[in-house]
Amino acid sequence: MKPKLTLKQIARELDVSVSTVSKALRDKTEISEDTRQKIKAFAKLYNYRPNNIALSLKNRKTRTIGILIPEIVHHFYATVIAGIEKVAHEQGYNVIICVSNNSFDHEVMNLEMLAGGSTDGFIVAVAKETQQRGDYHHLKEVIHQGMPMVLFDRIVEEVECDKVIIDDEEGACMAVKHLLERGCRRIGIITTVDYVSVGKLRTQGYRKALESCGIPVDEQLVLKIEDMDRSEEQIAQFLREQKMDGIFGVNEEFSTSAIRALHKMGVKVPDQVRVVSFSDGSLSARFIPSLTTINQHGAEMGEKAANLLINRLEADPGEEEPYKTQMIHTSLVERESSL
Amino acid sequence: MKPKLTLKQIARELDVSVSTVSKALRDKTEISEDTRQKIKAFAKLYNYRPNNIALSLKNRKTRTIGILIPEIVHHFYATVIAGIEKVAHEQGYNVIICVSNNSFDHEVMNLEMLAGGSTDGFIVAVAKETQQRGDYHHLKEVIHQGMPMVLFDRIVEEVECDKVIIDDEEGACMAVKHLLERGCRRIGIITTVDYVSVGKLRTQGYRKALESCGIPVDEQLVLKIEDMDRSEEQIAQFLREQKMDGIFGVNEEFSTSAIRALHKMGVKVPDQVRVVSFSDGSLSARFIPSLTTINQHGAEMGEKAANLLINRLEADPGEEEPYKTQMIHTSLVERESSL
DNA sequence: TTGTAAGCGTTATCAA
DNA sequence: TTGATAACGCTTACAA
Repeated sequence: MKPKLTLKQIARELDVSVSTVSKALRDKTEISEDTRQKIKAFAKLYNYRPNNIALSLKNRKTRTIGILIPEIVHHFYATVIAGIEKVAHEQGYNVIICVSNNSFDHEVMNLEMLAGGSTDGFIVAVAKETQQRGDYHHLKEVIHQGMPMVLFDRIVEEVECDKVIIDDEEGACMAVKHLLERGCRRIGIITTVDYVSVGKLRTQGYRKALESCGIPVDEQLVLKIEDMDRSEEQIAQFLREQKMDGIFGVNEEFSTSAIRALHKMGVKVPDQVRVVSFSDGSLSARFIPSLTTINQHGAEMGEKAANLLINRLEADPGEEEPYKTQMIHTSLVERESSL
Repeated sequence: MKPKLTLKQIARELDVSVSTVSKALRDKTEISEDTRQKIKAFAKLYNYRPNNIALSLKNRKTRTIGILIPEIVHHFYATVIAGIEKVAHEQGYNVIICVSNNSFDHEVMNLEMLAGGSTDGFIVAVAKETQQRGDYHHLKEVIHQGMPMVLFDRIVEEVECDKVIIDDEEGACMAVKHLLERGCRRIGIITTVDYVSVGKLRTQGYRKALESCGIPVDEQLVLKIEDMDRSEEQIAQFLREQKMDGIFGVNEEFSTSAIRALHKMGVKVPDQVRVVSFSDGSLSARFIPSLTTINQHGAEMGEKAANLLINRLEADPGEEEPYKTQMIHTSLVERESSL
């Protein structure tokens, strides 16, 4: 590793003082045109780049936002990130991303690192394992230390900070109502266990939609997937055992697994069973049949989250507002699977 | 933003010197058991966290690896990242990820930021727009400044650094030979324009496989997609106009679009047309029919890249080895689409 | 117009 | 056993 060019070296080389170099490079008029040109030329020639680390230390600001997400293979998170980056770049912030891989330990590690000076604040979706454990001390600690945090998607009620969430219940409700309108009467749901907050809310929306239409919830039609690795077979079994004319999957994985299983059973989608899915991927439009989905507007979510965070970062001390939770509305995209 | 707890404040609070605090917290035996306990208790109570920025400045090392990728919605990149993280964490490095969104400007910006002190080195897959422009000055500059870089996947020949690439040609060759073995004789390829290096190599592999079996390449059967937004219709048209019994898609997107189009035309896969795809996603196993793919071993790629980088980072100055290019081999995963 | 010095948070060296 | 000081690279008040 070659040592990098510093102001000091430039100063020594050109026989001026460090501060002269600093000022010249920042176009201060107090430095004579002459020296300024000389210094800038030299810096350009040797490709001087100011050391952000030193700047951060000096300013006690990094102008960097840290994003911490559970998984990276997620179209939904990708769109959220795009939204965050858009706002961040507009406001002169950089963005770095860390991935917890849904592991509690990774999450803690990454948060520690980011909190250790790399970023001014966080935008976080907590890991599944963290939600399962219910151990949020790392989040609270970091906030307590004065680093602003915005939780999104996989949020935690008991952590006090700004939050942005999808209106999961509303979305699920919309999905199920759509199936009802299409004439489905025995509608099943394939969802996650309840400690995953979004799964829980989507299940609630499912119940609400049915109840609002006077249809009692048949618990036999509620499948909660515990173990993702065994989801395929669980779903297949569920479909074999229960007779349904509509299925609501809380994510694309579950929904496509269901269609696959139905396909194997010789059951036609949408002719015999209609399917609506919550969408977190680009798979929906591509699948055969293409999936009717509840669309999550990830970019909007990212933009809101970034704005919330930047507002905190730039708020004058003392005039902080109370924490907000913003809802992002979903929308129904009709495709082949529910025709 | 609350100011964070520093050594200085602890020192003032406990009426000792900064250096005593520093030493106590790092368990130096020169500090008496007594003071040490006192200081550590205080630090723990108020949740002291050393400022990494200051440490980085002091050590001129961040122990952080920067990854710069074109897109984040990519299963393949996700697996590479996982591989990098594995090795990095084992060696005590952190990882931060930046996304160029395939934009040249984003790539330059992100690289500048990372080069500005946030990381010790890079692992980069260049943006499509960058490959198109052929402008690599930002990469060269950063390397010239002494920051080690490893290019992977979307590499650039003319940039001198370590590289890790998939053996795309071999993989493509394997795919086409598989189709030939299954009896296909009119095999089409759906690929990218040639400035995308992987597309080019895969096209070469396609030609090589055919030629090695004495089958002349029919240029009518080579579809180069220019504009991703119009890929669907281009592919549909291609399939309507050309008669084929085998199709090789250089990515899942192309392959699934093809199957979709065939499905609409009433052509059965694999009965009438067999399909093999290069795989960069989790879609393959899930699709109906599931896709026979050339698997890319992203994790292995990530591990190799991380090892190359860390070797550079920890090499004693003067004893640097010449730059290496490592090949990652692919493997064929047979599924329904080529049965 | 240029330079000196202090400070950001930390650690290493040396002195007390 | 503890503390003062310098240094990492940079900016900025202030002095020259």
